Amino acid sequence: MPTTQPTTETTTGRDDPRLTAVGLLFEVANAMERRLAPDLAAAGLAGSEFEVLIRLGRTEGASLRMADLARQAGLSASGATRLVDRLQARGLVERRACESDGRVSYAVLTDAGRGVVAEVLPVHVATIERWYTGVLAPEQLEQLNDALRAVRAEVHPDAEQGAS
Amino acid sequence: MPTTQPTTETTTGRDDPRLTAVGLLFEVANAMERRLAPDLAAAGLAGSEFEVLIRLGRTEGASLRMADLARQAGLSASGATRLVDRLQARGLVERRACESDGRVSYAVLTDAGRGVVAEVLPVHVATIERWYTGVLAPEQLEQLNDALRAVRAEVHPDAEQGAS
DNA sequence: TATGGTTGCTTGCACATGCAACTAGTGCCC
DNA sequence: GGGCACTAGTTGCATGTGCAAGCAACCATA
Repeated sequence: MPTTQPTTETTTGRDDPRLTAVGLLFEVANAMERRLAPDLAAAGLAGSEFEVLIRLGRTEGASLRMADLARQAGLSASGATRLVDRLQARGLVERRACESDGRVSYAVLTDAGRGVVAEVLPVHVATIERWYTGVLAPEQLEQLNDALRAVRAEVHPDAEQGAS
Repeated sequence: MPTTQPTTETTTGRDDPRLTAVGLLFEVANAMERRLAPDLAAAGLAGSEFEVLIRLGRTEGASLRMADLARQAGLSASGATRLVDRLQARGLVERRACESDGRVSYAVLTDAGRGVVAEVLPVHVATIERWYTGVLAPEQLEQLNDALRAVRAEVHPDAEQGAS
């Protein structure tokens, strides 16, 4: 079971360790998504919808410009529009116009939205603990987070900007 | 910038470190997918399609049962059916009936499919190196892989089984 | 050999999402 | 002030995917 060095190949082979590294990343991310989905589905939420609610809840004023929300959630602008449409139709978020700029509109978390998040969050976190953070020793988890943060800084630098 | 300990909250707050940990995982995975997509799109391949081709190429006989392929790729059975349909329509894979069991059919990589993979692989690996493996020190990458493997063993244990 | 349960794969349908095109608002520069 | 490039957000369209249902093949049991 090779971990880093290419076995015998000199050219990029099908078992290139870099290939398996990203494959591992994707497998874990996809599997985690599947493990977490049922909890959210119980509240009628898709993963991306829950993520948006969480991000709004973390924000000063519980509101975010559509564009910032899209970038943070890794969605396209149209995806954000439709997603907020759905949440708005269920009364979990509202749209508020920006006073200083007629183009922008804010998505703002409603009390109902906050309630749903509060309801789902405990079991959600427990599931994370069960399948992800709880699987690793604390120092190993810290190493994992550090490594992922380092990658994110390169690959997705605009992750947290946009709080306005 | 807290890393692990909850700031002041005792109950599961919106900034729970476990929440941010999975968030980090998803952010990196999504961002990597976006970085890798253009290379594959140049060959007319979606990420999932490329993954299937790679997995077939890694397999003895370059063939996999539909069900195993679905499980390995993290797809539903119907998703695998349609994906193989697309690849078959382009001549990159073929379907072969199983002799001993009339229900199962194998997806088998064609020479054309092998050619496409060989064509895309070098630039694909280079992009991985650029945005993922190359960002980290070798020992840090090893720690990352170890941690992800440990998580995968829990969360997606049937990742590699089904070679026959 | 006939029957009921199970498995492997495929289709009907619903749906979330991205891309491209469009509209409306902003700011710049002449 | 008038036009012009740019930005923010929304829609038409295409597409990939999952769920549920369907169908065919297999197997166990009598």
